[in-house]
Amino acid sequence: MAKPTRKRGADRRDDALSRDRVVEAAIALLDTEGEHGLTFRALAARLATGPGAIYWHIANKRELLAAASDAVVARAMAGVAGHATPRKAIRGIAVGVFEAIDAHPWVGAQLSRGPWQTATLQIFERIGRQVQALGVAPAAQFTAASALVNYIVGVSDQNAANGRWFEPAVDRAEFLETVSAQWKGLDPHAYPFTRAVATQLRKHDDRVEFLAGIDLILAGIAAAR
Amino acid sequence: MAKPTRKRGADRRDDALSRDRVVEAAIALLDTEGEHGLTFRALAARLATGPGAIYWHIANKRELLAAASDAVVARAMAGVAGHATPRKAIRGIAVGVFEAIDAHPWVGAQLSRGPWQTATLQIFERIGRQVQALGVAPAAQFTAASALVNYIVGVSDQNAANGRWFEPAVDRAEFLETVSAQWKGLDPHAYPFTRAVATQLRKHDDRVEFLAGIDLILAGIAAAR
DNA sequence: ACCTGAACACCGTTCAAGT
DNA sequence: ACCTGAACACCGTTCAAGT
Repeated sequence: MAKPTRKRGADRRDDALSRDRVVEAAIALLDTEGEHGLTFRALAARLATGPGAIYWHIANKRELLAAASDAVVARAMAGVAGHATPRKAIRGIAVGVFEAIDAHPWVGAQLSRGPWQTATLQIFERIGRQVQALGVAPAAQFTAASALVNYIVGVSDQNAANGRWFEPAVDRAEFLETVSAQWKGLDPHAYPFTRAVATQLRKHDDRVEFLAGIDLILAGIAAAR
Repeated sequence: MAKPTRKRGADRRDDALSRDRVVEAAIALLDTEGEHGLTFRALAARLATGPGAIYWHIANKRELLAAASDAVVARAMAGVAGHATPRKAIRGIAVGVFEAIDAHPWVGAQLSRGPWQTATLQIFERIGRQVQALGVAPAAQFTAASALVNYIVGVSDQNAANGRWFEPAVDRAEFLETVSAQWKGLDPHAYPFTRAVATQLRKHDDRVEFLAGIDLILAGIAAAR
């Protein structure tokens, strides 16, 4: 019997380090301890090794954060169901990103900052295909996809970041009340508009509001055709 | 003759510290050294004092970054000229933000991350007033202003962040060529859309592209009326 | 090839002591 | 009231030494 062909590292101990294991451990740490909880020392402790070992698998912290975000987004995109129309597909992708960032707030911070990494490009690609399916002229496709992606990522991050301000115990209604009160406390002379919308904000459903913005941009895309 | 009424600190030495001087020094440091160049030690050296002195005027680094961004945005907003129509005014505000972030790339990072601070609220307020002037129904004003602000800040930050990747000497055309080549190097099976738009990207004027996105959202707002 | 962990060169922030 | 600067409790990253 011939020896089985072995791939690189195929005979490694199960507890050996690998880029994937490092990234998964980073995600777990980020999820439980928050963004400032990810340190090479804490990560090394979790992996039962020294901080230096991690650098054999990942170049630096920036790459680690990018890889962690990329993995979370890939999972979220894989979980998005197929849809009958491009319009519904775009809404589905948008909700998928929104929920992924809500569940992993640190991803929002990672995606909202330029330059676009692979994580954001995944979203851009998925949205872009639906923009094509919508029949948008090639010269206008970049603009349309860019508007959608910036809106999706921006609002999702803002939603997740606001959530981070409060303990999980505080419910949504109380939170909106607080932001609303905060905005209404702004200088009336300098912030008349913001104060005015603060009133509506109180009885506003994030998800409904989020999708209304998607529809607004879709209407703009349709109008251009 | 009665003593003149004095405001708090009115008789201070000219070289005394103040919140404003700290913030201005931080802006200068951020502009010349970049985001990682702002440290309390470097800032203290620039102000000819010790790092501890700064904490008398500002609570912590986050507040310092927020105050610095707020000052830059305030200046940018003050520089935006009046316009005959709400549509032109919105484009003017958008270009003002774009240029401010291009000149101070660290502001883009600051604004693109939620939760919204006063700097972003300034932009939201200015945009919102024009959305009102456009005749948008009150219930739809938040959505419209939010879509515009997220797009403006997102694209401006991305533009500035891309610029930071290269030395100033590398010109725009060469840069776009590089990004275009990078995107075209992506896996054809996984990134057909991104690769397709990479071609257009090469001969694309950032500012024109940016304003096309604003117009797209404005068209969506108009369609909803 | 991959792992170890001490060491280097930093950070933000605090605080007793000064003026 | 405001400033000083040493000290504390960390960081990311490197690298000689191991297996």
